Amino acid sequence: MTLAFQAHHTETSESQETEDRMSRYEPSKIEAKWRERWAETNIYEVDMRAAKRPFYNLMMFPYPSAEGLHIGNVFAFTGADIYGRVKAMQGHDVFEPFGYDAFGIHSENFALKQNIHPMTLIRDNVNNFREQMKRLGTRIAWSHEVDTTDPAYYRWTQWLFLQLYKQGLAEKRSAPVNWCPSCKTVLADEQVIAGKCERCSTEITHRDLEQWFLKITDYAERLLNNLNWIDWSPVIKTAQRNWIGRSEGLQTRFAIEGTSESVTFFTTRPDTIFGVTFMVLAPEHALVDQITTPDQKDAVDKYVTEAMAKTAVDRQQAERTGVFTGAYARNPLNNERVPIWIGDYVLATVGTGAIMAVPAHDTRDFDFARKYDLPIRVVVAPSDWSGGELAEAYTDAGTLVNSGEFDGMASQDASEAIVKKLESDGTGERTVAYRLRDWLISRQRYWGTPIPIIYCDDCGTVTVPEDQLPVELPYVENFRPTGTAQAPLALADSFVNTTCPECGKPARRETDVLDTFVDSSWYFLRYPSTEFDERPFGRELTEKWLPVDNYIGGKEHAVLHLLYSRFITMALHDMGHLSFEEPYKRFRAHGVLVLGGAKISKSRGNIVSPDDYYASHGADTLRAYLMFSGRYDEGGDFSDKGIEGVSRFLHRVWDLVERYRGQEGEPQLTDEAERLLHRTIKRVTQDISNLKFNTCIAAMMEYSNELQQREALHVREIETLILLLAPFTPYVTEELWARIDRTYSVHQQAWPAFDNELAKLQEVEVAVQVNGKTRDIIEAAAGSEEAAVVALAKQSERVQRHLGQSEVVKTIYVPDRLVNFVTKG
RNA sequence: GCCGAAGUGGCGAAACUGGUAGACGCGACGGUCUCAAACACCGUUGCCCUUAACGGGCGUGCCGGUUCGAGUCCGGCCUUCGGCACCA
Repeated sequence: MTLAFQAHHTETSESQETEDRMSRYEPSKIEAKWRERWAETNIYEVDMRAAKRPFYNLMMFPYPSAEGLHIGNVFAFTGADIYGRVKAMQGHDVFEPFGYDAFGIHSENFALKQNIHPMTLIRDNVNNFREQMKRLGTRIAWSHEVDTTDPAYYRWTQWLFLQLYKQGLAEKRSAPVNWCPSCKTVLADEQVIAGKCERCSTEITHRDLEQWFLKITDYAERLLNNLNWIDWSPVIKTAQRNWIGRSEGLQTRFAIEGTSESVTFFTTRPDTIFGVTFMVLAPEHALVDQITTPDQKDAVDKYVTEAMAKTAVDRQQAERTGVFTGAYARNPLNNERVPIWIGDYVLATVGTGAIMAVPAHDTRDFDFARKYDLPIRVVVAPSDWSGGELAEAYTDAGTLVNSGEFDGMASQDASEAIVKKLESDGTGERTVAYRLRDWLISRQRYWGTPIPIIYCDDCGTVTVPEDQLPVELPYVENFRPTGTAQAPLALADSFVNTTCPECGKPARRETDVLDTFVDSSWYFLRYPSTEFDERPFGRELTEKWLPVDNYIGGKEHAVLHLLYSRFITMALHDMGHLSFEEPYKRFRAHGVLVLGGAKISKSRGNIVSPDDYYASHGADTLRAYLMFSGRYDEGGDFSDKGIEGVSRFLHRVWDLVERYRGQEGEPQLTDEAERLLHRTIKRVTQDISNLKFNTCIAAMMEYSNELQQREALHVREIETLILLLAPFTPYVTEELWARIDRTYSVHQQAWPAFDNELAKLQEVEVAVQVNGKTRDIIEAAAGSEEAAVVALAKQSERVQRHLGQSEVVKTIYVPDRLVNFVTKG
């Protein structure tokens, strides 16, 4: 990365300019001044109660890392800020808050590495972030700042947990969970990426532990259905649909011979049920111990132990393996005996943790059958099937064979018929299965919100009474994770030992802390209500400001924060705390900035700080450059190669204003100039609403290029240019606004309006084609009659040369765009 | 493997519902200014052929199709990025 420091303002040029009574644009001389003025005059604060046209403009609050804001954050926040600034100029009372998602493994791991206590570390980081955000020139309402590690905030995170608990949506249960051996804590499924820890990329193992879960699966159907109407970027909706993973099928069971038990399983292919030649249970399946025959016990025990020790990645990549349990089940449809195996390709957490194996029609079962020499029976015939053995599993639909009364039916009809039969027998039922699983929220770490639960020998699990919140996170010297299922807080006796709120006897506190995503699942509800100490959010303010009008953030949270916060909002709605069930009216995903093709991160050593650019070019130039150099929703590879172009543009705008100030008298605004003015306003206004900031800036560049050609400038041209630019470059426009003696602040002015009629071109260029090839371009008045334009087109010498002697068989006319002569031959 | 997005000059990128491909900017080249340089400003800049001038051909990842006309629509590939991944 090379920074080009340019001397725009050398000693010589300065003195020359002074003679001309012209000044030079020097960002460093104006930015601090206006930042102070904005703070003194509170222009970005909102009267939350009196606001007439409330508009909640939200950006994703960041994790305040020690490295400070990087260029990717700046890119994201600038776009959101521009949007908020335009809305404000359009007459809305824009509320644009900011905060810090400062609990969590990331902060804690860093604190461990640096050997600084997170309480100290985070405070410093937050201060640094706040300063950098202020320098960026955002219109944040700083009086509503939120910090998830502040007891005044997490008190209400605990309150939220208690409400969920009372509602039966939070429960502690034993389950196989994802364990990160490096972070030494459990993780939610959403935090496991391809079998690895989201934070440190260590391969995940599984443990059976008593853990707290939030029952997000109760809301699976609603979370899915609401996606049909919320106004969100399609990418995110798709990601959520896939994650929820709804599938319809049949749940049924095969009785186990010689016991009263049966194996329950789910299948999306009831049409293949006659092809079952064995069954497979997950090694962790509850029935394994019960049904294993004595002669198979050693083999089974050994296999189970080995499977449990493997990482998720190993279990996925390894060859299919399994062991026979010695037990048999009976297929009720054909009364066949089928052997029951265990195998680690069947996952305990998917469906019922057991499958009917149909090797002929499932690739995984096919491989398994081949390996252990189990029978493969075709029951769904491919269209070209001659009755022989299959070389590989046939997984598509077909015609049923070897399936008794269902022979000859098509797959879909057969599925339907088989489900009906099992339903009427009472041995099966239609079921909807989801891929989504409950949200695991316990963490065996220190740096998080304590779970407000107390265990009493007599009273059992007891909630901390709401008036005793918050359960404060104690300062402990040794906050290192223990590596066992115990959290560091378990070692802090003064924290653990308490009394039971119900019976008063000695009791123990829960020592796990909450997943950070619980903290962030409701922060947008807190922002408008930061003034309240006695409740998480006020009803009136919440009704007035929520749901969020515009939320801009990264796609990386598609199935984490964005799914969790929808769930929490729905649950609070159902408990009567909120009148709405979707938190964000509109969500737009911005792109990700990368550097040299790699994601920006400290570990890659490719952090680019905005500070260097603040110093070399000013915050305005950085903002405008980031917005100009590509699409906001796509992001891309960051390079500062073109920053000089944007810098030049801002200098030109400055010089234009200076020229205007120095000019004598004022010219008439010609009709043509008037039209260009309206056209520019229209382009910028429309592109902003679609977050196409790059083309906005291009339009303003074109406009200023045009103004530069003028002998003299009209006041409306100068004013409009400053106003249009104001959301993008707030400092320099404030300065220029003052320089033309307008009232403070430019950011409180009305957004320029355009007249659609005036924005239209009067003269248009019409392409004249012969057989689809453009041969000439002619000028015509906009809205001309077809006959007139065609006549004009025919007169063109170039067109005539191409027409030659050929006969025109067809003439296409597209008003104001083109004429196409189609000739014969 | 499945789902999603995208492939356009030397580079970042534009292009409304199928209608002048390359706006805007970077870089490069030429010029003005300067003792000189930097800055600034003016001009040229998709590729190829050709001309004194005019002109002509090709061109939006590849192959094909629809259409008077395709960057845009359809079919089939290739590549890149993102997401999910033994989901039964």
